[in-house]
Amino acid sequence: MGRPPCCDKLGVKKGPWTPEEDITLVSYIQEHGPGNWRTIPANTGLKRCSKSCRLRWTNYLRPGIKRGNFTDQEEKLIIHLQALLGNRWAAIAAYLPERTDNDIKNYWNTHLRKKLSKTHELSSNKSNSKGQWERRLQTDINMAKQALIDALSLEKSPTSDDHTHELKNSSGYCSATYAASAENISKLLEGWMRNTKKHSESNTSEACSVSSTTKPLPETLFGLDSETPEASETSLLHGESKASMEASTSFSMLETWLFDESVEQKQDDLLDVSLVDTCQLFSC
DNA sequence: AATACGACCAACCGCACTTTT
DNA sequence: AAAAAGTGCGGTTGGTCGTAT
Repeated sequence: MGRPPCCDKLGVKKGPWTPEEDITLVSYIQEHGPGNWRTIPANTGLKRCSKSCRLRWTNYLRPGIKRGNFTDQEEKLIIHLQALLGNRWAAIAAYLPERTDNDIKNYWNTHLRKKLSKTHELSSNKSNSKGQWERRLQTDINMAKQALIDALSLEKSPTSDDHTHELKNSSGYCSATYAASAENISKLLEGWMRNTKKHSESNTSEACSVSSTTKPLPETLFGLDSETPEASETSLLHGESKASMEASTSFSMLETWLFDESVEQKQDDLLDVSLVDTCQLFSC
C-alpha cells in the first residue's frame, strides 16, 4: 500500500522519552484507556507519533511489567518456546505476561543466542552427544509443525472462533489493575500514581470496559480453552486480565512440561506420534 | 587518564495484516 | 471492492555504560 511512515511528519519528536512525556501519556491512558493511538498526540499535545506512544506504553509504561534479570525458569521457558515458535516474540511474550516481547527479544539476542551457540559448540565437540543436538532440533521443528497444524485446525472450529472473539472483547484493560501496579513506571511517576489510585478505583466499572492492547495468547497452541466467561468477568473485577490468567494457566502447564526431567524422552518419542497423539500429550 | 571495545536496551523502521471509509 | 488508515510485530540501530587495555 505504500503508506508513508507516520513518524515522517514534521515536528514529530524522536529519541528517548522524558518523564514529562511519560506522565502525559500515562495520564491520558489512565483516563481514556489504551488504544486509539492516533488520537493521543493530538489530544495530549505530545509531539510523538501514535506508533511511538503505543510502543512506549506497551514496552515500558504498561502495568505489570517486570524489569531486571530473567530467572532461570523464564530463561528455560524462552529457550523452549523459541524452539517451538521461532522468533515470534509476541507469542512467546504471551506466556511470560510480566515481560514484553521487546525485552524477550533483547534478552534472546544478547544472552541466550550466545549461550546456546556455546552449548551447541560444546555438545558437538563431545563425540557421544554428536547428533543429539540435531535430533533435538529436529524434534523441536516437528513439534512446532504439529502445534501449527493443531492451532490452525482448532481455529476453524466454532468453539475456537467463539473463544477468540470473546478473548478480544474481554481482555479489556482495567484501570484498577493499572493503578494498583506502578512498579514498572519510573520513581518519578510513583507519587502521581498513588494520587490517581483513589480516582481509578471509584471508576473501575467504566474503566474496565475500555478496549485493550493486552495481547491475546497464541491461538490454542496448547489447547487451553477452559475458562468460562463468568470466571473471566470475575477475574477482571479483581484486577486480573483474562490474558494474564490464561498465561498463568499455560505457564504452569509449560512448567510441568519443561522442567520435567523425562521430557527429553517424551520429545524423542514425539518424533513419530500423530497429530492426535500430540494433542493428547498437551491435553487438548 | 584516555580510549577502544563490547554489552545492553530503548526506540525506530519497515513490512504485513486488519479495519475503516 | 478498493483504497486509505490504523495497528502489531520482528529486525535493526544508536546511545549509554562498564570493563579491558
